[in-house]
Amino acid sequence: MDTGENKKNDFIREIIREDLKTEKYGKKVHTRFPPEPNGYLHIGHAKSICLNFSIAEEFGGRCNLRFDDTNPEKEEEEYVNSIKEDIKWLGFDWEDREYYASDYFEQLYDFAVVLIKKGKAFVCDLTAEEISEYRGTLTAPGKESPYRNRTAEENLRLFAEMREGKYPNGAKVLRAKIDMVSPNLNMRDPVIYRILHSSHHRTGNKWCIYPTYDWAHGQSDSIEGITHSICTLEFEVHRPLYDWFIEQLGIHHPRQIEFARLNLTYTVMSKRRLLELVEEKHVSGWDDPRMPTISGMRRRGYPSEAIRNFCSRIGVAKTESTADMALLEHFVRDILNKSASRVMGVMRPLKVVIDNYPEGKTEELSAVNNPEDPSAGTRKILFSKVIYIEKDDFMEEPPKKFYRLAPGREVRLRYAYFIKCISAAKDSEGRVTELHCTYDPATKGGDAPDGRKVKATLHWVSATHCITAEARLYNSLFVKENPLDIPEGGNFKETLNPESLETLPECRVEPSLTGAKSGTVYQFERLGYFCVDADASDKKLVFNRTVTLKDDWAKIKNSGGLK
RNA sequence: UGCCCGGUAGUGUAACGGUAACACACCGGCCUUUGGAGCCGAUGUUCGAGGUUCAAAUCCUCGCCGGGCAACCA
Repeated sequence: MDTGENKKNDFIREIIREDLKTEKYGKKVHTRFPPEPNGYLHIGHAKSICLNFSIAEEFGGRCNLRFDDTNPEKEEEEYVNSIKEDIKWLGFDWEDREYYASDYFEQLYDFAVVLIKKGKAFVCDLTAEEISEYRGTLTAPGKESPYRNRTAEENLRLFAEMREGKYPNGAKVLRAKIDMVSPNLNMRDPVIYRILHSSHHRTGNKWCIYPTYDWAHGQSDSIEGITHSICTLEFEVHRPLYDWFIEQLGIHHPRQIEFARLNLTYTVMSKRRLLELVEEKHVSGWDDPRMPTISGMRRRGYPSEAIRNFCSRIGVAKTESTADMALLEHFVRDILNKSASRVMGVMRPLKVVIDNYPEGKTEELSAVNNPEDPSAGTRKILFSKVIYIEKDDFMEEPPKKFYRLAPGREVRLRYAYFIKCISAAKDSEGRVTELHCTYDPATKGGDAPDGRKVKATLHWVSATHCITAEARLYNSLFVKENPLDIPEGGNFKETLNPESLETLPECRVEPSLTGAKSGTVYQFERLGYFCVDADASDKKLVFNRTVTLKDDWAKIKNSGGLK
């Protein structure tokens, strides 16, 4: 990769270019993506993944995957597997650089010993509550722990005993000795080791003391030779602490750069809240297609390329911001429009009998698979006397801008014929149950030789040939643009959208979909993109609506712009 | 009441002392065998007040507004 001609010009790349110019780290760029394996990755992580891997690629460097697994109580192997799968699916490759903070536990321990020997760390017997009290507040200075001046020898002995398991959880901690009156609370003698008699997903029971994130993170970056440690804004106030550790230890000093995390309209983006939705069964799991997780989006049918394009387009800055879900959907449509095969399927079937069409006759018609991609070819579709059309495509008393079928009106059936509506049969409650139409044999294929026009083209399926499928229509998970914008004492779950999932079990789709493979995305013409769900079987097809097509009629209808 | 970081169309980003721009959204039109796609066009932007300068979104000062920081979480 050419390091001199990157078109992207955000503040992070600018800093890196400057460092390259001054050869702060020689000619090297090395980044990393450091997730904690305590939940599934979401679109916010995708932003960070794209950033770190793309930057490495653009500057001819490398990007590591490192699991920040310093808290055995929250971390699980299930999560590391899902994280790896998601990154791969997104299209990035860490090659053989799969690391774990837990790989460095021994080194981190030795670093702590160095600090103790320098008189820069001490074992403290204060309880968690006491430490908190001693820390002071945002406006009041802290005060020093009574254990702060233990000798290095005593600290060394105590720390070793902590490791040996001589003390119960919470009895002692190791703290850095910095400055209890610092205006930056992170510098007020932070805890760097705690006792946790807890089994770790990788080190098992080898350890009963674990480094805190603050102690592990910067040094892990240093050990890996990371040049640019890109992280989110909330770690900005930790930077002086990381710098202090690195300087005390005299080891390689990566440059930390903070950027604003991604927020998206109509969803939440914290692992804690997403976990809550999963555990309380508001969604079917981490990969529920309504979730902003990578696995949810994958299951929903979002192409990874769309996510990458989205992450690229939103850019990176230090301003807290909320990206528009509509932008993400734009990129999803953009990719799918070019790649998805078109098929016909009816969500809410309305039976139509073509009175003047011969009983028992079946015709083969030719349909284009993808007008955006001629190489996708054509396929045969079947037409017969009884068909289904979309309920929404007929109105007995059409308003002014409704172009579709209505009594006496003629429309085109895509790739088939013009049909004209003669009558509508109704049930006892006045609901339309069946339409009777006539067709014009001269319009076969969809063109009228006499040049007459119709205002609408409808999708349809042949009643005798179609197959039944289930469709799951998704709407936003929350009704509020910002689900967290709630009155005092409220809970974000109160803004959950009761209509986020609508299941339609009786859809009729064209027979070419028989045996459609899980994960494949189709465009159901005029409706949207639909992805075959993992729940689909040979017996039953299940589709997730990935995203609707843009729909001018829906806009007119919803804005009340009728008549 | 402390410290740190931010504030550019509705949203997200660009402009690096020299004509405020791009994408999405929105609105209008063209085209159309998907009310899709595509094409064309319109509206609309520098938080405020001072200062420096021939010239400020950009530099300085003071406000205002928003966010973060007081886990043995990350």
